[in-house]
Amino acid sequence: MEELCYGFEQEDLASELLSWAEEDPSAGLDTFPPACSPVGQPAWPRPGWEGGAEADSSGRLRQRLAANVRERKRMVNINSAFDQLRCHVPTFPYEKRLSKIDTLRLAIAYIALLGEILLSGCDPRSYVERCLKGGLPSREQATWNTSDLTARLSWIKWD
DNA sequence: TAGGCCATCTGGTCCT
DNA sequence: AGGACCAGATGGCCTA
Repeated sequence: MEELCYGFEQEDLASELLSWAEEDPSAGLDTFPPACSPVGQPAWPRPGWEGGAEADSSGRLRQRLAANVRERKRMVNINSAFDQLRCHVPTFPYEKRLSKIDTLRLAIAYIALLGEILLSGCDPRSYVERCLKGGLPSREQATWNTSDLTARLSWIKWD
């Protein structure tokens, strides 16, 4: 989505943002960041932000911009971890990308199932199949027994 | 159009 | 002091 707006590395982004703010303060900060603003308008500074030119001269602007870059980079790392996690939970073949909250909930349920399989010592495939058919007494109480997970498990090709 | 999801900005808090 | 982390606010995009 918005990440497509940034075609350069984060480190480059940091220096780009900072240099932009330094290069042409007369251009007004209302148009910041230039061109690639994913939100569209925030503009800089945001409404309610106290500072402006005085903040710039005192270094607050520079620190704020750097903090914004760090925060974006941190969120990129978090989203990367979510992408990795999505690769390890069962999904429907036609399913669009899971949301973050759905990914977390599905992962919790899936981990619970895997743990149960380990404790049972049974063959994973037959264990799941029996569960889905209601053949195991614990099925109704199982912590992984969510409609989200069981529906996806029924789609898995075990061969 | 409303609601869900998301990226970003921002200020506060805690840690090194 | 500066960075990491967090939560609230805001606005854009998409779908039912």
